[in-house]
Amino acid sequence: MSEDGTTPRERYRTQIRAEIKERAQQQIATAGASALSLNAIAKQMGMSGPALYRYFAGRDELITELITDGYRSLADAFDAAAGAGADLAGLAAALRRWALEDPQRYFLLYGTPVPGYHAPPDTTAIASRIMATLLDACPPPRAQDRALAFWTRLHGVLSLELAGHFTGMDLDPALLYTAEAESLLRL
Amino acid sequence: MSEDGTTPRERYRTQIRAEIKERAQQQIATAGASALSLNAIAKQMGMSGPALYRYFAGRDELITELITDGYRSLADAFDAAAGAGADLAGLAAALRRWALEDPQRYFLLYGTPVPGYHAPPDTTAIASRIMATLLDACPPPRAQDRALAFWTRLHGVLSLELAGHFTGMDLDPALLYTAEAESLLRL
DNA sequence: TGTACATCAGTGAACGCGCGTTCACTGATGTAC
DNA sequence: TGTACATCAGTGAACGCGCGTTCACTGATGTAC
Repeated sequence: MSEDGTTPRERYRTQIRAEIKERAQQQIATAGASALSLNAIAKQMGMSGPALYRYFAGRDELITELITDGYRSLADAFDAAAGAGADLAGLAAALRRWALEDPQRYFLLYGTPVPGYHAPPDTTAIASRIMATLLDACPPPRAQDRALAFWTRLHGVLSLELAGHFTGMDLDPALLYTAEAESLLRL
Repeated sequence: MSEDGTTPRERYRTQIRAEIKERAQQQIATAGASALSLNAIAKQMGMSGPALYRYFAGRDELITELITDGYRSLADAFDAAAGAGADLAGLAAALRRWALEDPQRYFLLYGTPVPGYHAPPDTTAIASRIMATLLDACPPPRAQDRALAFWTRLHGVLSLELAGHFTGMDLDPALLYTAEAESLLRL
């Protein structure tokens, strides 16, 4: 038992759990959420498939954790930007940076819902934390409308860009994105 | 050989092809594109799996046809609306109707890209046909910008709505949608 | 400090499943003389 | 009109694959006296 009250076994355990999630995350980043395979992760880590069941009850629990981790990561990015004094445009930039960092993670949260899977209620709590940060950055008049439009307009540009729907249209997604971010101020 | 130059065999063939696509479409509507299974379709139609290979070279070709059919369907809906004298708001309404008619079809075209699958070049031709209809309906000044914003803003609202991200937010997606459609005129 | 025991990470075999796809083959439908 | 042949839809068995998950078990690590 070390000073922070954790045993070596506990530390090992959380470390392995973290590595599993990392690999899962990487797998999603490469081939999308539906390609996530427990056996493949196990093989990458040099252990057998069933071993993962020491750490996660099953595939669904793993996905659930990745989703909540994703929301938390976005909320952190938002709070960091807001803490550094970012305005709406700053938050928009932070969102885009976060999304481009790992497009598949973005799709995991905001893309086509995984068939047969439904997000746990935890996520809504974090989602409203994000909303709160957003509302704080909105000028008071029509703050709600602005926050909502922030979400839908930027998601509109981002998701189309990440899905590759702008390729071959000779168009700068970054410019379009900032234009939409500015449109929020004129709302 | 009948009057239109088709043999009974040809007619039977196109009919079965159509039924396969119909079932596939229905399967996608129910469980998403990644759930599309040739064997399952064959079973539904009361025939064995390999029989489908008489009609499609494989799973990918079937998906490709569903995608191009989807684009064509949307383009038709747009043209019909425009032909009936619809303005931008009318086209927006047509888009929403078309999307709500079959959300998974919408996601098939504009959602998270199917992993490992890349759309054929045919689709870009139909996509630009859609764009042309849209441009025609846009007031001349800044028509390009409006058409683009039409696409991104409405997609933003629609995709979030269809993915269920508005549930529990006590918010009327239809109102938000029309508000965004009207925002295009002020652009 | 040493010994007995409990905890628990990881293994290997197995289950049952469904997938896409190939192949040789049957049998019905159409075609040509 | 009848016969020989070609076309082609559909079958059933098989291949190889990977999946999530369970189960009984081994062996190492930690705990208590």
